[in-house]
Amino acid sequence: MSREEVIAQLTKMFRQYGYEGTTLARLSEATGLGKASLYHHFPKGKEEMAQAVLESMSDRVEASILASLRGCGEPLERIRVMTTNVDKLYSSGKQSCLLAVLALSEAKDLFHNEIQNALNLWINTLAQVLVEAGIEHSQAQQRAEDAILKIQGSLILARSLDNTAPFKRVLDRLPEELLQIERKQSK
Amino acid sequence: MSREEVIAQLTKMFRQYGYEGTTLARLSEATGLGKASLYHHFPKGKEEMAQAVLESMSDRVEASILASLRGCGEPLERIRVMTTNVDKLYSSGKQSCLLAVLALSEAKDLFHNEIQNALNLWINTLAQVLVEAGIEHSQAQQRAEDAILKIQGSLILARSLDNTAPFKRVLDRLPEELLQIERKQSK
DNA sequence: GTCTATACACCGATAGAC
DNA sequence: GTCTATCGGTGTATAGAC
Repeated sequence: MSREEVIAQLTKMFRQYGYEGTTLARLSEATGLGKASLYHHFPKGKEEMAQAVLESMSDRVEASILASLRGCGEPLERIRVMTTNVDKLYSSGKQSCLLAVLALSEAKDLFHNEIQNALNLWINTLAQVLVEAGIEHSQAQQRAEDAILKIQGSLILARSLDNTAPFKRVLDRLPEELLQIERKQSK
Repeated sequence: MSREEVIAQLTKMFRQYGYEGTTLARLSEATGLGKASLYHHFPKGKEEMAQAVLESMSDRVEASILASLRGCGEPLERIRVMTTNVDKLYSSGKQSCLLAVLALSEAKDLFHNEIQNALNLWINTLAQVLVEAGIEHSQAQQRAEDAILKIQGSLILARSLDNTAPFKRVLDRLPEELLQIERKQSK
């Protein structure tokens, strides 16, 4: 099993069980490697495994979400590609967000910088697309925050209510919602 | 220290550290009671403590949020009272939602029914207000889900980014947003 | 009702053979 | 690079004195 496949299994466990709930016994079982073998690949132990998982997730987000946002097509089309890839990243709402799981865990502080950077990068990259689409800067920033916040909230609902409908609805509406023309007192 | 004060301390710990991250040693320190004393009050241990915290939280939500939604004033006013009390419940975004924390933990299944019931009750009660305000039923249900989802997502952002601005903004806009007249292709 | 002391399982982590 | 065996520490939970 390659390092990437190992990390994929570790990722599944951390997303499902959280940081504290993911024991080395579980990681060992999921990967088919003994605990000592895991330590061969990640000498600093569980924390290093979670960091590797975070880094791998950042790479996937970069490749599947940020890259498309920074593309050269129409803003609406770029955002649609993003929502498609967001749907894949979270298995249509059936898998939790690793960042949220870690942010709500006791070990939050261990990963705080990585979580903060990842979310800010996503928000800022999305806001930039909105600016290119003619939306005023601070308005673009707020809308980008709103988008990420809705995705996060809908994932919480999906997990809590066993219902992915709100997640799918949020993603479905997101492209048009983000680009709609500003209306006075529109809300 | 009364039972209510004990539960208030337990609540703080579970919200801050999650279920697995909240150890009996921590609960002992926070309450000033020895571990064995905690077992006197909660014979089934940590799980019973978390259930008691959940129940106490349900009572607070019932009294401060649901009761006002079921009140007899104008819908807009009732929703404003709700957002005011939501702001208090989450200390203006500085404290996480207990339901979300538990939902993302390994012990999710232990509390799944309680979490599901609490969220559904909140959503349905809010949707009922919107129906009374003249909004069509399924539209009201969706908007109520959207409201809860935005609150949850903004709390994730608050915790992850150390920034409560999105939370405050979400709450601020919520009353008008929930009651705005339906517009074709408004989004 | 609160305490000290302790049982016992499991945690993360390591040693050392192969 | 993987394993078995095991370490020290800590987790939840209990016994029993006061």
